Amino acid sequence: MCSIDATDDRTTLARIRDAAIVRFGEVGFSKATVRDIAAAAGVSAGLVLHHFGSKAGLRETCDDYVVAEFARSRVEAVESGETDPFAAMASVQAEQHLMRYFLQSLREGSPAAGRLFAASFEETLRLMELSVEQGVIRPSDNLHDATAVLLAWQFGGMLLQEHVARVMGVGTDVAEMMPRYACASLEVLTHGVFADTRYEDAWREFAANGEPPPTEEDPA
Amino acid sequence: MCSIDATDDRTTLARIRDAAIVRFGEVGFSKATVRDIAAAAGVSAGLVLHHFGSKAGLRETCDDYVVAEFARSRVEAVESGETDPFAAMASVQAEQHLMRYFLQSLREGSPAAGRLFAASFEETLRLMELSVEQGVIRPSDNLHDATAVLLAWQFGGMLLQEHVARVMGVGTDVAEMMPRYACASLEVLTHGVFADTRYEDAWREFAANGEPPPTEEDPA
DNA sequence: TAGTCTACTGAACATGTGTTCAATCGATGC
DNA sequence: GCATCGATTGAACACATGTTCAGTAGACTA
Repeated sequence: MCSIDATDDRTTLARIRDAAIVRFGEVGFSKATVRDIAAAAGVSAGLVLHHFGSKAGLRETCDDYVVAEFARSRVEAVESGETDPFAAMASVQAEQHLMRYFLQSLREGSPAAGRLFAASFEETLRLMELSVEQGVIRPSDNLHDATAVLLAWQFGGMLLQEHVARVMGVGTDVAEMMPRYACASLEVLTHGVFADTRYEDAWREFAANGEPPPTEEDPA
Repeated sequence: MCSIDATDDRTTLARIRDAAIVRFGEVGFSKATVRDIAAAAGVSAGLVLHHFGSKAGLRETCDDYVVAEFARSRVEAVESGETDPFAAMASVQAEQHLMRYFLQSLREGSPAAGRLFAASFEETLRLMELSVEQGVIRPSDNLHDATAVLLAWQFGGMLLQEHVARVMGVGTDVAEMMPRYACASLEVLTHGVFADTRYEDAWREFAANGEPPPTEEDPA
């Protein structure tokens, strides 16, 4: 029931916080109980409240910590160059519980989710601008909004991982899922899905004239 | 507190079910209370349980109903031709609470979400195949997976609507949000985001050789 | 050594919520 | 008119869970 041992040199506070991050990430804030978290940290429920004031206070601490950890790991990645995809994958693996926490926050709509999404957006936007300069990404006069949409698709895809796996007929683990998902999204992101620009043109005309396009604009 | 009036000719059972669908869609299954739903339907909590056995039973009924309603409205749309975008928009508006219910199910991971996602996938896949035949969608040897990914992006984008709106600097209502979102996604879905096929090529090589691509495969 | 302070516990408390149940009401059939 | 049966209610129950609190132990200080 309790996941600590004698070699755990984290402070009690840190143990509680880490256990909470794991638990919140697994079942979400509302379904995680203070008693569960306390047991996982090897302490009593009273102590959790003693240190963090309330369950909400505990969440705030976790939020701040996760936001800071994400920021830290990105700074590290940038500083170290991080061109090795295996190293990148390993670090993602190490941050798995942080990502789970983030995805749960996104589901439940906590304030931290907004902060993390916004931070992620700023970072991605810079990366996109850089990639445009390097000729990797198509130039666009609408890069800002495109980045927002792509980011939402990326995280949205993660949120719906289970459903995508099911209709694809594979398991939900990354090893099985990733190749199929990556392949399909690469194709879409490289060539688009529309055979020509008719929908885009119709949209442009609509935006200019205030006349609605003659057909639905997104059959996907 | 109670949203019924003398002109409401729905049966009590239907009123409870409809109130539950609205409430589940607003706050999710776990946060919606039987007492709330009962009050909204203008009955006592006891009656809800009398008719549906349990809160879980109520959800099952709602699930079945929503699945059937979505199916019905689509059959109707197909049968009636439904080429008028205004009519389509109006019907979507009328189904707003059903869509909210679906999105909440997606968030909370209810069985109905899986059913609806799968049904939606089958339908979209047929539509995609048709669109390829008509020359609207690019042909692909991977249409099945691409459809799954696009569907996840579409629903995922809806789930994260609030966050997208915030980083775009607009309100979350469709009127403000839709033009920006549609414009950006149309551009991506028409032209892709990558300037060339280097990532796709790298991926192909990886898939063939088992050698990982030299850089990260998705800067978005 | 005495005092104080902090970490920590376990029990108790308060509340929200799903569920049960006896009682009532109203319609329907005999 | 009477009986029966389903719809309906309101109160009570059971349980989970956040929170409080008195009390204990150990460490640190004067």
